[in-house]
Amino acid sequence: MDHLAITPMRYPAGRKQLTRERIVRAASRRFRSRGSQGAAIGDLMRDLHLTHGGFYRHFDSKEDLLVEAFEQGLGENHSRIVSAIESAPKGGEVKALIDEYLSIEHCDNPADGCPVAALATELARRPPRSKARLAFEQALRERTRQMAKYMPGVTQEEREKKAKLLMSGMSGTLNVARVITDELHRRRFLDDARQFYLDAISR
Amino acid sequence: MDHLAITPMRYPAGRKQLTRERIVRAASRRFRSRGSQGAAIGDLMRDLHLTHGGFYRHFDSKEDLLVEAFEQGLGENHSRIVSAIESAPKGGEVKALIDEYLSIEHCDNPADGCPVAALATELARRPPRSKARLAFEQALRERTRQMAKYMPGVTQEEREKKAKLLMSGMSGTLNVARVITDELHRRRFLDDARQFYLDAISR
DNA sequence: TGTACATCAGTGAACGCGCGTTCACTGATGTAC
DNA sequence: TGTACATCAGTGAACGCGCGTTCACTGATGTAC
Repeated sequence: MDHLAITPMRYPAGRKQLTRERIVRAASRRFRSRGSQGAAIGDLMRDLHLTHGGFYRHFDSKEDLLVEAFEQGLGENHSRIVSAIESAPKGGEVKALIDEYLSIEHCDNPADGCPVAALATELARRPPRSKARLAFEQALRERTRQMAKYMPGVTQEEREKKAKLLMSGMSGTLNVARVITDELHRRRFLDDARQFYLDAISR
Repeated sequence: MDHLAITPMRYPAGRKQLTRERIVRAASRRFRSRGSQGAAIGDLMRDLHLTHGGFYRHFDSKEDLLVEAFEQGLGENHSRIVSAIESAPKGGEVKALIDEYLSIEHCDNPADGCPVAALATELARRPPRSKARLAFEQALRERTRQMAKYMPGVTQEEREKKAKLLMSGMSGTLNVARVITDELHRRRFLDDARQFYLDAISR
């Protein structure tokens, strides 16, 4: 038996994979802007001009989708932060990170913003050994490690500690900023916050 | 017509009021530990040995309950913080506030913890002019004003700014701490966070 | 090159369940006389 | 003090809707020959 043929390609190679990725990207946006309860499978698939039944050719459950969407969003968010950092002048990396994270654009567009800010509260409520919870803890560790390299500090441990504190603190500030209806107030609050975290981290 | 008699007291005075308060308190705990979607009217009333139908003698909708429960929780939380501050040695007020907010007890008991940490993300998603959203913004302003008096700073504006930044940042840190399953890691993270915010605010 | 067959991504009706809300009813209590 | 009546907090069946999931089916495509 030729085990290369156990998965025949009746349809164009990668077509299924593409659909799957479209679902994940759309879901990621919906989960971030509306919460893990706020994204209905039917609406999601309709956005992609598909019907709800087909969803289960790609995922076993909505929970599985949430996990992948969370990770996809985190990756996307990470890329944006890294590219902001990398176009910063030498020595201004931390400032660039903070300015990006606490920008009015990030604040006003949760759909393509940080999934930690958008979903941490809900994910923390899931049972400790659930897929979503495990994936979240794993993702946090990764993000901490990735961000650590831009942090000041002598030891890796110290830099990771700062990364975790900075990211978690900013996520709370971002969430509170998002409830401020008045745009001017929101901007002012974010301005203050950027200064606050920059001072706190580089002290 | 005697307008003092338009509300006859067939039942013992205040009995209805007591039931209402019991509902609000129970709801407040449930909303904080399970989110605004996670508290079903039926479950809530059953906990109080009542049936779901009676709920509507007290509230027009679940949204109204959420608003009151949020405010009740904020008041309760505020009292706890104030009493922690007031039993602190002179000059140690900010430290007492931070130690209380970022305590392992607060972290591990969201049900009677800070409603901002528990509900900010969800409330930020509500429409700008909805009852819940307006109540939340109002509550935040109040909390900021109340906390400002313990903050360092020359002007009231500066103290309020610090209060807002401190509370919002700590709420994010608390949420992230709540996803850390391992208790030792969680404690260490909170230890670091208390130091971080104390330094940041009293600098 | 052409034809029969197999696969499987996608379809859409249907199911089941949770849950917010409504509503006719009950029964404990207060008031009028 | 006793009796008829009115009120209304609380009851529990029922309704309607949203939504996750299942399932028999379709039809486009690739493979075998």
